[in-house]
Amino acid sequence: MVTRNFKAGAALLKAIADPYRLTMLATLSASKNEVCVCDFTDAMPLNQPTVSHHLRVLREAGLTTCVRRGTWVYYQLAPGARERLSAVLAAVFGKKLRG
Amino acid sequence: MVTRNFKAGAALLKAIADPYRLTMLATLSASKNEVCVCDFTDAMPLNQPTVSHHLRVLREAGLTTCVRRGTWVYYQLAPGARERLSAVLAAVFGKKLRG
DNA sequence: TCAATATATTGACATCCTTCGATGCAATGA
DNA sequence: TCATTGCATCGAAGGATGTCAATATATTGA
Repeated sequence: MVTRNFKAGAALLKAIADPYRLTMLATLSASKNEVCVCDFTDAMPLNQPTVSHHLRVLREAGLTTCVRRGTWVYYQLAPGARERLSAVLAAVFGKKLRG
Repeated sequence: MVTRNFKAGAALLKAIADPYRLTMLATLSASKNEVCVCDFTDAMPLNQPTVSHHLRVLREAGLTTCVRRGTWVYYQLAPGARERLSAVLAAVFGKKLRG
């Protein structure tokens, strides 16, 4: 029986276990530049406070960073975001295969 | 803006986004043999119905299989469980790096 | 058929999560 | 200073989730 503590890993996974938050991460990962909050509110079927909530969950998990520039706030993938998530899977399933 | 539908991927992640379910997966992944339900109930600070509930979540997500042998039920990692999870990360973050 | 054991299911409760309207705050421009 | 715009926060409603006691189901053995 494995006794390692997976509390932090579970919290990180919970932070991304939502279709809209996965969409946000994929968008940030695919875009060379930062993405404005308004881009999300325009493109997603969610009201602005809900978009703000999902972005906050990702930010508080350390998966994104944000910068205000004028009236706009731009979000970016945090460095190592993908690696931190892969590390959780690696800790659960043993050393990495090829993906 | 990425428009891919991440509903299934989010559901899969949600199925594992719990410390006890990660412990269960890690145990199944580490053990060469199957693991009896009673092993989980003995080793985890959860009552038997709660263990059964978590095992059901993993089973209904297709991440585990189970076999009854006599009075006991033995759980195993489902084939491709890890690959399915890695594929979600790959779909979100782009093609795989090395893990 | 009956008792005992292992597991699953049900029902209930508390807590957390998602969503939204209303409101607040920050920055810009007139 | 004031109106406007972009974003964050608050508070509330409804649904989902984790947990457990009680109960049901299945298998074994007597």
